[in-house]
Amino acid sequence: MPSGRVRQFDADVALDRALEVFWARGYEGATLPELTKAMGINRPSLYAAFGNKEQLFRKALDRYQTGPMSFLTEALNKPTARAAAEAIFSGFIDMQRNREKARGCLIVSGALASGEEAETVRQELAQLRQSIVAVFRKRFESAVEDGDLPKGTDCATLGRYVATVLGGLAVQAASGTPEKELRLVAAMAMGAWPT
Amino acid sequence: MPSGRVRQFDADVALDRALEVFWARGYEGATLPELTKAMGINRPSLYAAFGNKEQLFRKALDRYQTGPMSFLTEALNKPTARAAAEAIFSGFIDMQRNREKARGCLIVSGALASGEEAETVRQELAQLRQSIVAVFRKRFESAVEDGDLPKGTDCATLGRYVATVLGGLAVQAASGTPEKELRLVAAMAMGAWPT
DNA sequence: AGTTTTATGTACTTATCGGTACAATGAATT
DNA sequence: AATTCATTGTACCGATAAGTACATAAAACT
Repeated sequence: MPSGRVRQFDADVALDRALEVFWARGYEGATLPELTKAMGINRPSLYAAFGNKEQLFRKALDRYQTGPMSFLTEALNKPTARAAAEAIFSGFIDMQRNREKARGCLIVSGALASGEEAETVRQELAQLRQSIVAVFRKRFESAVEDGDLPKGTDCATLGRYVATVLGGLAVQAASGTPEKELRLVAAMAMGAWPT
Repeated sequence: MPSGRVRQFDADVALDRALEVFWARGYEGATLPELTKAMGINRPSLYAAFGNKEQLFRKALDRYQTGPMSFLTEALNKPTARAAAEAIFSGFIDMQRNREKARGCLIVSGALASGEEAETVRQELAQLRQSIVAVFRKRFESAVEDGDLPKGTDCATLGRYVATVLGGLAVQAASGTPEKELRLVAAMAMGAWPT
C-alpha cells in the first residue's frame, strides 16, 4: 500500500506553536490565520493533522499539561506536603520565565468567560481546575496519614487554598507582575501553612 | 429648543443588563445581539446611548466598580488592616450569591487573554488589577504608620498577596466552587497574616 | 397646529470567522 | 517508470461579527 505524500512539518513542533497562541490569546481569541501562521502550515494541513479548532485546543492543552505544567506531578512527589506546595508555586513561577506574550496559565486564561460557541471548552477547563483541586486534596490526605500533616487538617480546604493561590498567581502573571514579586507572594502564602 | 423624542428605556437599567452579559461572557464573548437582547433595546439605540462596544464595556466596568465592587472601598475603611482584608474576601464572596451565569469577577475574566481586537481592553484591565494592588499596599502602609501592623511589614507583598487570593477566589468562583468552600479558603488565607 | 429634534426599527455594509472543495504535488510502493 | 494516495496550496463557502443609513415615530418648542 502506497503511503502517499509525507507530512512536510513536525506535528509536535506545530502543536507547540499552537499552544503558544492559545496561551496568549485564549481559545476564542486565537484565530485560524494566527494559528496557521504561527504553526507554519496552511489551513487544510491543520484540519488534516489536528481535526478542528476545538480538537486542536484539546491537544494543545494536553501538551501544556505534559510539558510546561509537568512540574505539577513532580511537585506532588516531593517528600512532604509543605515541600510539594512550595514546589507547586515555585514551579509555576519558573514556568513564566522568558515568556513574552503567553503569560499566566492556559488552564485559567484559556476560557474563563466566553461566548456560547466556546461554552464546552470553558466548562472543560473549569472541570479540569476542579480536578486539580482534588489531586491536591488527595496528596494532603495521604500526608495526614503519614503523620506529615497534623491530624484533623482540613485537606479539602488546604487543597483548594493551594489551587486558589496558584490561580491568583496566574492572574498576577497575566497582569505583568514580575517574577520577584510573585516569589514574595508565594512565600507569604506559605505562611498560612498548618502547623 | 425642541428636545426631540424621549428615550424609551432606562440607561442605567440597560447598563446593568450589559454588565451581566460582559461578566458572564467576557468582552470578546459578548456579542451585540446578546447585549441588545439583554438590554431590551436595538442596536442603533445602543450606539446612540453608549458609543460602541468598547465604550459600553468601559461604562459597564465603571458601574461594576461603583456597584457590585463597592464593598472594596468600604472594606478599606475598616478600622484595622486585618478587618479590611477579611472584609475584602467576605465582600467578594457575598457578591457571588444568587448569581447564575455571571460568576467570578469582571476585572479578572473580562479579558484575561484575548485576540488582537480586544488588546487595549485587556491591557486596561491588567492595569486596573495592578492599581488595585497599589491601593491595598497604601492601606497597609498607613496601618503600619498607625501601629496597626508591625513595623517592617512588607506592605507591597501583603497588598499583592491579598490581591492574589482575591484573584484566585475569582477563578474559583468562575469554576463553580460553592460559597461555603470559598469562605473556608478565605479563612485559611488569613492564616498568613503578619503578627 | 406645525416645526424641530431626537429616538427607534428595519435592513443593510464590510470584514472576518471557522471550515472545506478541488486540483496539484510528491514520496512510497509496485 | 507507473501507480497510488495522503499532503499541500488556492480559492472558496455560509455564518456571523461590529457598525451604520435611512425612513419612521414621537415628544418639546414656537
